[in-house]
Amino acid sequence: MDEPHVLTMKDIARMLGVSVATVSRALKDSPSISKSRREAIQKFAREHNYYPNVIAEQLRNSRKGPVKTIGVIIPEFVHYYFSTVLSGIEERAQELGYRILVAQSKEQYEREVRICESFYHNKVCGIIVSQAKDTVTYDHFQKLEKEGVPLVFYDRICPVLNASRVVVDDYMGSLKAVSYLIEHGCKRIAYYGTSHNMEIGKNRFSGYKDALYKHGLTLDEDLVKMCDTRAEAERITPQMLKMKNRPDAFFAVNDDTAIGILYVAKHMGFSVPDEISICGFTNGERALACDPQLTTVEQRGIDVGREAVNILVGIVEGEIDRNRAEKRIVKTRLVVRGTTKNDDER
Amino acid sequence: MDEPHVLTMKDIARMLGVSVATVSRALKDSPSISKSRREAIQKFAREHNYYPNVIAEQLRNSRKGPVKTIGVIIPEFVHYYFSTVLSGIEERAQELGYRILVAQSKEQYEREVRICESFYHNKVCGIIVSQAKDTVTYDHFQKLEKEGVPLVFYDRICPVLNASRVVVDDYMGSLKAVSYLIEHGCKRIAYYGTSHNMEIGKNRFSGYKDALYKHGLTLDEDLVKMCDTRAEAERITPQMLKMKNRPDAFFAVNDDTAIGILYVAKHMGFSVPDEISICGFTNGERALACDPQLTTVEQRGIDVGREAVNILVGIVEGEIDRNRAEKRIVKTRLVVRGTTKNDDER
DNA sequence: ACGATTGGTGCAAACGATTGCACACAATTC
DNA sequence: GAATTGTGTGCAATCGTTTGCACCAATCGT
Repeated sequence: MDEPHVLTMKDIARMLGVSVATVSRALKDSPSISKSRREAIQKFAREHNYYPNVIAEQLRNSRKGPVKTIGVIIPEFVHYYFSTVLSGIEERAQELGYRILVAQSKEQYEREVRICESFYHNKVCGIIVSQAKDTVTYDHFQKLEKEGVPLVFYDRICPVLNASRVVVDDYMGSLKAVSYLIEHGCKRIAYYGTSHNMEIGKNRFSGYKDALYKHGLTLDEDLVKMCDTRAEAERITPQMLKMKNRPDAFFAVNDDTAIGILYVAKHMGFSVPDEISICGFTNGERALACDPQLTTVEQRGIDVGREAVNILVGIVEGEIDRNRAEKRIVKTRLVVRGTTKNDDER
Repeated sequence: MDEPHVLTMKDIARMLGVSVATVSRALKDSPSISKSRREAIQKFAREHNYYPNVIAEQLRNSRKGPVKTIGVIIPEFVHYYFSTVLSGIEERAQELGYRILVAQSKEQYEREVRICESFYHNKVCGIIVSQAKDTVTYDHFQKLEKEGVPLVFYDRICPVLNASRVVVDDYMGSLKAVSYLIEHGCKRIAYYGTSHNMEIGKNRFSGYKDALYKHGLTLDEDLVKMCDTRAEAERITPQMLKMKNRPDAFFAVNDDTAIGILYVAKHMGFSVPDEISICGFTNGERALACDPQLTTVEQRGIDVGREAVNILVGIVEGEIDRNRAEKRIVKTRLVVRGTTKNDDER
C-alpha cells in the first residue's frame, strides 16, 4: 500500500508476452528487434510511463559505465562566493543529465576526508572540490586519484597534486582594479591580502605589484598587510590612517575586509571616496548593502562552477585525457561603484 | 587499469574458501556462523578494508528498506537564508547517515516539476522542499505523496497539501520586533510586507497588528504597504517620508527591503536611528554591511534545516506516522543593532 | 533441393548483497 | 545403534537491467 509497485521491464514483458531481453533491446531502439515489436513495446512503455530503475542500471554498469553522479565538496554553504559556484555546478550538471551529491567540509580536514570516503563508496563518477582551509595532508585526494576517481579543484587548489582546476583570473582582476585606482588619481595604495602560500594570494599580489610598476609607482612594504577578515581590518586600519604619509586607497582581497576598512575610514571622519578609495574582491551581496556601495572585482562563481562540471564530464566521458591536468581560467570584471573616485560624474 | 577492482564479498569468499553467503552473514555478525570463522572473516575484511557496495544494497532493498538519500529542493542557492537552511539539512543528514541530492528550482515551476521526477526516479526516500514562487498547481507534489514519497516543506508551504512542515515563528518575531520599536519611543510604525496569501505574510502582519493593539496604538492603513524588494522600497519610501505625518519607524519583511529604506532615509537627510528606526527580518550578511548596522529578526535557517531532516527521517524510519502532518516551529530572535534607538548607550 | 546466411527472439549469466531453505555432520538422546 | 536434535554451511533466488550466445524460422544462393 505504501509502494504501489513501479512498472519494470519484467511487467512489460509479461503483459506483452515477450522476454525481458526483447523489451530491453526494444527500448534501446536496437535494430535487432523487428520494427513492429519495437514500436509496440515503446508505445506501451510510454503509455504506462515506464522509467528505467536508476539503481539497477548503476549496478549493471558498475564495472564500466559512468554513474552520472558528481560529488561536490564545498567549504561552506553559507558563503556568497561558494554558493554561486554551487549554483553553477548544479545548473550545468542538470543540463548534462548528472545528479549532484553535495557536502560541506566546514573548513575541517576530518570532515573533508570523511566526505571523500563517503563519495567513493557511493560510486560518484568524479568529485569537484575546494579544499578546507586547514587541510595540509593530501592522502585522501591521492587515494581517490589512484582509485580512478577524477578530481577537479576550484578556488582553493591542492598544491601537491597536479590535478585539473578552475580558477578565476586573480592576476588580471587585481591588475585592472589597481590600475583603475591609479588612473583615477590614487598614489598610495594599500594592499590587504592573504598568505602567499595560497595560489590566490600570490596571484592577486602579483597583479597589484605589476599595476604599480606599470604606472611608475614603487612598492611600499608598509602598505602591504596580511589581512583577510573584517575583524582584522578593523583592528589594523586605524594605525594605517594615522600614518603621516597615509594611504589614499585600499585594495582588499575580499568584500568583507573592504567593508571593514570602509567602516573605520568613515568613522574616523574620512570621506569615501573623496579622501580615500576602497576596492574589494568578490562582488557579493554585501557590496550593495554598504554605503557608499562598494567598488569590487567580480568573481564569476557561476562560470567557475559550470567550467568545473564541463571538465569533469569531459574526463568521465573520455573527451579529456584524465591523466593530463586540465586548467581553465574564468575572467574577472571590475564593478565600479561608490567607494572609488569616478571622473564622469552623473 | 582505470578500475583497480574494489573488494567484494565474492573476493573474500574466494580467498577464504567459503561461500558468499557465509561472508555476508559473518559480516552481519550473525550467530549462525561459528565464532572462529566469523572473526577470521571480519578481520580479513577489515584488513583489506572491505566496504559494502552501496548500489547493490540499494537494489536489494529497493522493495522494503530505506534508501538513505534525501532529495532537497531549494529555490536559490545564492540566497542567504536558503543557504543556511541547506547547511542545516546537510549537517543533520550527515549525522544521521543520509546522503543528500540537491537541486535548485530557480523559482521556476517547470524546473520544480522536473526535479521532483528526477528525485522520484532516483529513489530518494523523501523530499525536503520550499516551493518556487510561481508554483500554483500542485500535481507533482500530490503524485509524490501518492507514490509514498514523504514530503517536508519549509519556508514556503504548499497551501493545498496538508503536508509536514517546518516554519519559523513569524508571528512572535514580528510581535517582538514591533513591540521593541514601540517600547523605545516609536509611535508611527510603517509595515512593508508580502502578499497575505502566503502564510508567512499573514503571520508577520498579525504580529505587527497585535503589537500595536497591545500597546494601545491603532493601525493606520496608510502605513501598511505590500513591498518585499529593495527596488520597490526605494521607489515608495520617499513618498512615505514626505507625508506630513511621516512614520518614525519601519518594519520590513526582509533585510534587503530594510536596507533600501535605510538608504533612502539617509540620503533624504534623516538621521537613523534618531529620527527614524528601521528593523528587518532575516539577519543575513547584509545586515552587518550596512551603516548603521541593521536591527533585524534572526531566522534560524540552520535549525529549520535540521528539523526538516528530523521529521523526514522520523517518517522514513517509522517513528512518525506518515499520514499525520507533522508541524514544527523554529524560534526567532530579535537582534538589536544600530538602526533602532537604544536606551542603554554604551 | 539442400546447406548457408540472415533476422528475430529467448536463455542465462552478470552486477553485489541478502536470506529462506536444505543439507551435512556432529553431539546428544532413548 | 538408530533416531533426534543442533550447529554450521552452501545453494539458489532475488532486486532490475544488459548482453553474449544459442536457437529457430525464413530466405538466399547455387
